[in-house]
Amino acid sequence: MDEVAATPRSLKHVAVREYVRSLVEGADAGSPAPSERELVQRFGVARMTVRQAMDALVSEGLLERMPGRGTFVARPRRRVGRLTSFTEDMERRGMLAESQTLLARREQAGPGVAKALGITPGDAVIHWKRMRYADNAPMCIEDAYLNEVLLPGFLQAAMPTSLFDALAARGLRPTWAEDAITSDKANAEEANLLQVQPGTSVLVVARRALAGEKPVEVSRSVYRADRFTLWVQLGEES
Amino acid sequence: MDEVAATPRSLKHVAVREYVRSLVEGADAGSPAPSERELVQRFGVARMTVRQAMDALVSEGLLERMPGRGTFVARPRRRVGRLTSFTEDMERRGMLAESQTLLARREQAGPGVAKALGITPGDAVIHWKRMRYADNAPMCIEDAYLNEVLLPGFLQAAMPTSLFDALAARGLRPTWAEDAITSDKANAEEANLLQVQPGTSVLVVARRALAGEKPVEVSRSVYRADRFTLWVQLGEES
DNA sequence: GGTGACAGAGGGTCTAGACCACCCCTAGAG
DNA sequence: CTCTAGGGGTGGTCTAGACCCTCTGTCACC
Repeated sequence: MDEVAATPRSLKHVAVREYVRSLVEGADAGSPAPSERELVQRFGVARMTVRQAMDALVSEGLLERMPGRGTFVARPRRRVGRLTSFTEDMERRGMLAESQTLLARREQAGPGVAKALGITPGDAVIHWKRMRYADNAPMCIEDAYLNEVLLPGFLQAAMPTSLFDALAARGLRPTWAEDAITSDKANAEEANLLQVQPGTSVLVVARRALAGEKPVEVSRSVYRADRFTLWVQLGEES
Repeated sequence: MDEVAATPRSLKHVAVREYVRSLVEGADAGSPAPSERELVQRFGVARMTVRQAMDALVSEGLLERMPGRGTFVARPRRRVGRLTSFTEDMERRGMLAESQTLLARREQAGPGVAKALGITPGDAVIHWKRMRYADNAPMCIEDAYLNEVLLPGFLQAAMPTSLFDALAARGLRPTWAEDAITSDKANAEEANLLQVQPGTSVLVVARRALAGEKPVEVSRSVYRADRFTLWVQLGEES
């Protein structure tokens, strides 16, 4: 019945799950999925097996069960706190992100940076300071420290526009970030770089980014508050 | 006749699940949970039933299965973008939250508030403006608009310290919030209330909070940046 | 002392039924 | 015409087994 001979494992509940997923993908929210007993017929499996398949899709948030009525495509779940790079963030705002490197060199980690990166003070870090532009106007000063051990030869390679892309290419795209957000006045240097008056209010985001369990980046970004509003979505379940 | 007298709900898989949860709660990560067959013995149920119970805890992220070895308490999963109230937030920081109402009255919604609350301009809203203190010092000015339709008699009741508690009592605890975070300078009134110099940098959080699908609250909170840093955790799980 | 086979225990998959509660629609009663 | 009682379909719960693969510790053998 199934031409799947090359797969060492042909798990029935996986087959059912993926079949239903393919049906459901792209369907409007609220449209019905096949009933469990119908899938039992179609695949010739036990109902418990079908339920195992459907359970997976339900707990994935793709389907929604309604006792007595059926199983339906769930309303797409709202995404909580998506982690995005500056480039992606600007794209989402319909702006073109560009960068200019102000400083890029190997340094020894100070105590604060070392602690945040989970390394020993004095260990090598990459210090990368950039101006970030959106639609050709200054948006942000980003001062980042990267764990040198995880990124051999990083400074030799051509500096990419997107740090996240460069990390992703090494399998180190951050999957987790802790941001501390505060507000401050631009000092003389920041004001000059951001092309605002000294003393202007700026938004400061201190980030610690991890790829899996490994801290990769710690940074301090100073945003022009007149051009940038940080959007955050919060929820209360997994 | 269908009145099931003494058994409101005695679901076996729930019994097993809660039994295991109680065992596991407070246990160190990595410590073993009872084996499935042991639970089958203890509760005298089928193994599928035990698996249903364990599946729930696994997909909840509480347990972790390791084929051939057993089921173990999982490392607590990092929480992404938890939605908390001011009171809870201050508690987490080890500070005592207090409030002082500056204004509490019924108003007609303006266009911006109406749009955010999903109602018609001119509809009744509750306008509640409060000073928020942490450890007896000013922390924040919170200016909130609530959907009056959802909260009948809200102004008549004694104003609680925690808005979230009051909403929770009506089954309207926000489950979702969209925050727009920016930075500004305190104007004369804000500076006076927050007891800072006019022109000081403040952190401004504009929030739209929903309970399920219903927008309940829209607010603008002005925080003293010298006392308050906003913490946000971001992830990228699907 | 090292080592490999083996048994026991653990989770993973799957069956072929059963009965329940619930929802909705419809046909018959009024 | 309205209202209500069924009936059929749905998911929810549960059983009592079966066989599979993987892991780990033990114990006899070298």
